[in-house]
Amino acid sequence: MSTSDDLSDSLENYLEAILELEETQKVARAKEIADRLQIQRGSVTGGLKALSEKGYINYQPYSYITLTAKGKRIARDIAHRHAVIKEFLLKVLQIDPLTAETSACKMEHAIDPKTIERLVCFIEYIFTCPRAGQDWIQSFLNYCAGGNRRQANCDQCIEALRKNLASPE
Amino acid sequence: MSTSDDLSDSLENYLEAILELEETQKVARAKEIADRLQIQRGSVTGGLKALSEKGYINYQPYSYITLTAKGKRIARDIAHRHAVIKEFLLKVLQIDPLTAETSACKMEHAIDPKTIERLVCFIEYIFTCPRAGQDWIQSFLNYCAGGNRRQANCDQCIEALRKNLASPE
DNA sequence: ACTGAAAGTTAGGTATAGCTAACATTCCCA
DNA sequence: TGGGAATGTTAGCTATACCTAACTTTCAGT
Repeated sequence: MSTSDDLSDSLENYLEAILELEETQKVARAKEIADRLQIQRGSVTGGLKALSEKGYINYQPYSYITLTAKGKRIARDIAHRHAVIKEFLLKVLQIDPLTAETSACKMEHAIDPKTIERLVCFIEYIFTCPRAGQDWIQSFLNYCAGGNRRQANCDQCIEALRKNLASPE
Repeated sequence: MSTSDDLSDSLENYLEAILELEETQKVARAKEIADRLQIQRGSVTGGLKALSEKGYINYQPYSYITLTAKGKRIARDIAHRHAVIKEFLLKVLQIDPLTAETSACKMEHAIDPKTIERLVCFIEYIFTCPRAGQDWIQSFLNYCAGGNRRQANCDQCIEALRKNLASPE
């Protein structure tokens, strides 16, 4: 489901921008799309025409822009991909926010639907299963940073886990 | 380090292909690059000229192609990105091999160096830390599939973990 | 209601990256 | 050793996606 194809990375970015503008200002205007995508006003018109022809947006020259039902469905899917990737990078891999945002912007166009849904599930699993969780991620960071195996005392770690599960603080 | 930029996704694909051909046949030929990238012979020449001008390959018309030192460094980096992403998709997220390969091919151009190295570390951590590991991934799959929480008995799971760590089978 | 600034469009240009078809080169082997 | 098949190159075309500069439309404030 979703991911209608016939959309380039560039056009996906337009849809994503338009969705955000719709949500914050009711409606999208070419100028704001240009600002958000960091391209020139003149470049936007072409993109809008393409999206309009493909049925993703309602577009009349000189007027505001809104997403069609189809456009909204796809735009939400793209935003979802973006959010999931960013969450994984931030909360699991503990990548810094700026890099996470930049990477998410690029990876959202490359990842396939199956993988996104699996990733959603994986993040949920990590923060649900007591064998993983926040403290486990913290240990991961130590593991990364040190190259060392700081928490090399696995028995101790698991004993603590057992106790904590019996009587959580 | 690495990731010299001034390389489009397309040119990165050429480098990756040339590296593989060098490794399997000593040297790369335009025809085989075309086959591997699934483009026409005529399209390859342009790509080779671009790579040559940028100093990534040794290229003389009508002759074979090899990577320069710079080209080899970048090509190896791309191959590394590909391999790491594929391994994560396959071994951690348990994505099917075909999707994993296709996704890795696209994501390798979108992911940044920090994230790749963090991912390497994460995979290693998962298969090193006894709180994660193969059985934990298996439980993840159940968690995904069921939507249910099959292994809801966390006490039991952690008890088993403790025992197994004391005396591994 | 007019007007000027802001916003939008158009036209023409660049660069990338592919295509096909015609032409050139290489090289194998008869 | 000469000719043809395979390989490589060129030229000209397409499409995307951006740019700038000139032009048009809109609209808010006087």
